[in-house]
Amino acid sequence: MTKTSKKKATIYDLSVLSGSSPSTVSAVLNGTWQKRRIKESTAALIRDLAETHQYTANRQARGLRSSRSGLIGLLLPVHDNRYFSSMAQTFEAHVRSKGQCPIVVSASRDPEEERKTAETLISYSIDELFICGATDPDGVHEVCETVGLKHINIDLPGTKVPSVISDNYQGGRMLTEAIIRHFPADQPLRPDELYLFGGRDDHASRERIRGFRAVKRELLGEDPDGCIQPTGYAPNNARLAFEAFYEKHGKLPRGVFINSSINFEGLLRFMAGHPHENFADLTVGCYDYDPFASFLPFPVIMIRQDVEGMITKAFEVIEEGRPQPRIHLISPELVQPRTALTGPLDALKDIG
Amino acid sequence: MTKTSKKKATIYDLSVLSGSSPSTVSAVLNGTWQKRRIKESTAALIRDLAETHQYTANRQARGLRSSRSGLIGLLLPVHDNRYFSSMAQTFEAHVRSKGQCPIVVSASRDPEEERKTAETLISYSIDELFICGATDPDGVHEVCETVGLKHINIDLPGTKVPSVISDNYQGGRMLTEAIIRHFPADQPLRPDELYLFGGRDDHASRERIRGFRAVKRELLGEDPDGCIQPTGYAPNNARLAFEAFYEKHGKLPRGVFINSSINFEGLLRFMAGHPHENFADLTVGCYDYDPFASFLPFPVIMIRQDVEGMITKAFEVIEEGRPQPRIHLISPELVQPRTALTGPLDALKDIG
DNA sequence: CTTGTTTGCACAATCGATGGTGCAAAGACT
DNA sequence: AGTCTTTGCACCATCGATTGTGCAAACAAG
Repeated sequence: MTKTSKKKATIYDLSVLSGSSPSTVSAVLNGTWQKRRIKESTAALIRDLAETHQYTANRQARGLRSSRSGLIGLLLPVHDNRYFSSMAQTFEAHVRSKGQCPIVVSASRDPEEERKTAETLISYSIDELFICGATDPDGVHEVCETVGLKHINIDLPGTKVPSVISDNYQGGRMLTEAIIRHFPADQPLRPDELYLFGGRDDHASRERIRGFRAVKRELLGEDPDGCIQPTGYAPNNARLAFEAFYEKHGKLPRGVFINSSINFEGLLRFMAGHPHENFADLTVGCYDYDPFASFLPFPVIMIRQDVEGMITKAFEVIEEGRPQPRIHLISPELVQPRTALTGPLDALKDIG
Repeated sequence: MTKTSKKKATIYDLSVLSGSSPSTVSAVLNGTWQKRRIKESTAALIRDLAETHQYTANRQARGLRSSRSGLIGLLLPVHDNRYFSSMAQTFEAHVRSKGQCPIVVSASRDPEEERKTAETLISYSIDELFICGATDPDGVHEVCETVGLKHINIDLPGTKVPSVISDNYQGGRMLTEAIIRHFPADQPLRPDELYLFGGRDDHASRERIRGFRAVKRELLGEDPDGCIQPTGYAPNNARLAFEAFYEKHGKLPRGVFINSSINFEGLLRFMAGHPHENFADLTVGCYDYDPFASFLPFPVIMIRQDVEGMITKAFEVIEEGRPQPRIHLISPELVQPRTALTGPLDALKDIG
């Protein structure tokens, strides 16, 4: 093994080896050499040396000097959720295709944590920040703003910079209508048989609930307040709500609108403790898509949010010079029961 | 707003404001000030200024000087998979608790991509790298080794550094046995009725298959080679395998061992095109856990790998000075049908 | 052969933090 | 008062890359 090992080559090493100055080496290797009128032969020599010595630039040094890092951040509530992890997957692909490095971090839906996490990312001089599903997007905005960091909201809107979000009102309407229409005309759903569980007081939940209530009134004529059960996002709280309902009525509602797949897990936990027959006449609509959920023993109608569309839009908007803080709505898609959609994973090569 | 805005405060700013030298400011703010015999009052003053001016250290500068970045990397095959995303979630919590910054990146199971991704992370001077589910762990090892970067394998073993992996042989045995025993004694499974689908020629698949075959021979006395269908990880390949089987036999096997939840999605795709009755007598064992899958209309026995245990072990091992390249096996857990387990998400606060 | 222009590159400052070294002032001791 | 310690901090080189500027050599024009 040559002296290559253990210590990475720097432009100074290559400078000695090539007989050129460090600045020349730098220029050659970062592509600005034409502008600096470096001879093609000199450039070729240096590129060659770089190759054989496996030179790669020290990004910390580059970042320090240029105050750019090549890092683009994505702030998520959590990783282990199908929706957000597909956000991460899609985001990563986009960032990589721009030749930059994605850095995905979660902040547990905690406003304080969100801000601190953003601060940390900023201390690494990230170039842009995508704020996804943040509980307090404007709080994060503050810390970005003071250092002039480009940022954008996804999934939950803020008021200071553009937001790309799912059309939750429309999605809520679609899903509610689909649930109602799923019941045969001779056994129609009564208003007090259609409940909504999960979500809390965030923009997405509010919009979905608004859509739910509007459609319910339009199609069923009525919408008792008690049918809305915003239990938060924790699966166990949702479970408790189902348990409570069951205690009181001896059964579940025939129609259930569940605010997210995480809440849906609350229903699963309920199911684990109750026999099959409780679910014979149940139709669920879930505002999230999960292929396994789609094949449960009762009809599950789902909403798939257009993650690819949102990320694409977000990149478009963030590239604009001075984007207005408007909200860009991306339409979600209704998924009928027993449907196995393809996802980003299908793009992977797998030569078995 | 004070002059604080737009540009981050540096130790030089604080140095001017406090009347001390930059090195003093640096020492105070990075905790080495006692060693440098800085007066408590001086330190207090500087801390105060730092506070009011919202100073945070520029990590690129610090990293450049100290050749450490505070970043710890996790290399994943993909994000949008329950197993790997819970890896990410758990990993992140551990790293944060050490006061460092997690950086999670996926490399699509592509050896070339894995190496390039590692190179990129290295160029940011990450301090440690956790290589999870890599197709070619030893390839990644090479690039880590040349720069002296601490690293460890998770989920799929390498031969050069320690590996923390699931006990796939044992898990394969458990799952196979559970499938067989799930059939009533009066309608026992025949050897040619128990198939394995999915996976490819990686260590995990091989071990699971070894466990599968061993138990099959022990309990059913025989194990025709045709019962092993390593279709790779792509859902669609698995689907095609199911379709092919169905074409040939007019039904599915009664017992199916599926190598991963991703492959399981292949079965879902098959199901979407076939009526319910094809699954009346089906029992599935899946080497992965997904709560929704656990409640499908046919019995689904699952294996949950101990992600928390693996990550914890990995951190322990990587802290050791010169760890031997041995393999640490972590036992997975058998999950009976219709079971909704809790996960990392349950730790989140959610005050609805 | 002189003057002007272009080519090709070297020099040196800079980004922000770190840490070894040196040195004045304050205190201890004789 | 003189010497020795200790205290408290400033100075400066350094990490590796970027970039504005300067300048000699090569070449062109007159």
